[in-house]
Amino acid sequence: MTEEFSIGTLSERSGVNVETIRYYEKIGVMPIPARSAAGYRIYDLDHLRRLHFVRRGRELGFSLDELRGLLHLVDGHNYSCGQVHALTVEHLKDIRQKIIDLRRLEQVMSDMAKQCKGDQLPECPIIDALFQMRPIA
Amino acid sequence: MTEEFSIGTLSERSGVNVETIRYYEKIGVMPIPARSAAGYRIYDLDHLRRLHFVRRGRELGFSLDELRGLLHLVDGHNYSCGQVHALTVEHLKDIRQKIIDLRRLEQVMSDMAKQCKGDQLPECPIIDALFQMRPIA
DNA sequence: GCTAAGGCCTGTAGTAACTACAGGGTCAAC
DNA sequence: GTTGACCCTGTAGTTACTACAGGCCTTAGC
Repeated sequence: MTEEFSIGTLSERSGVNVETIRYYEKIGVMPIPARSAAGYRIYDLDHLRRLHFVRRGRELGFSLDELRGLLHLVDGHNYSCGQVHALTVEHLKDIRQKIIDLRRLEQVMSDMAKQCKGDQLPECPIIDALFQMRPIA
Repeated sequence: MTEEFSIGTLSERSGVNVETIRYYEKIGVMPIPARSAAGYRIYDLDHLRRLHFVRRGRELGFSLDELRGLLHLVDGHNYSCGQVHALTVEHLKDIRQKIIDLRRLEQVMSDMAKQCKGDQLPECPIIDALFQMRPIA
């Protein structure tokens, strides 16, 4: 027999907010579920699996649009590993760039903090640095 | 004599979009400027400096709310270096955490990509990995 | 003096990915 | 039978912008 549960239970088990689940349904990331006599949404383990997919994908920084595309491929069983691989590699490139950017940012910020004595005086090298008229990149 | 210029020129010199400058004015990050007879906004070098401050702060990942706070302190000349230092250190902590998160993410993604042969078959370890029911963190 | 191109104006709506109500129905326990 | 927790829909708010629509102003060329 198939296990069935409410949106609240799905929320608990998936770690995804109730309102977020309804939002995912609205934008077509989650399928339209069955309803009870009273109009309550009814979910099963397939929904839970799919929601885990979305959650994990979001944690990995995929946009909902990308995930919808991925799920569409999965739904139609007509994806190739090559397509998915390409998308992943592309995404990996973005992540690496982001890390590089953040590292530079960290450098600038910690340099700023180091120059600052952090006292009660109204002169602050951090403020001065921010007023410098040159971009970081 | 003070140099005066239009919003378009300010935009060019600061690298900040015209619409963004108007937006900054609306939310109180940029001051309400003088107007010409025709109703055009008139800016000077102080505005340019301030806009650079905002731009640089944004590049460093400060929120507009934080920058507004910082500018408010500067405007009143009643900030202490200690306050600014604390804010910076706090922000630095966030950045470092973000770097850690992204590194872990990169690891997971590149592991996934490595396991994937990237061929035309409809079996893909990446998809399988995404369907795993365990969180990353 | 006239016209066309470009810049400027206000105000509204759209973006991503949610979150937070308001106002109401439902269900399970005591 | 009533309290409280849950569910429903629909709308509005969030951040930091961007993109119009519809209209006025300025400037250069003829």
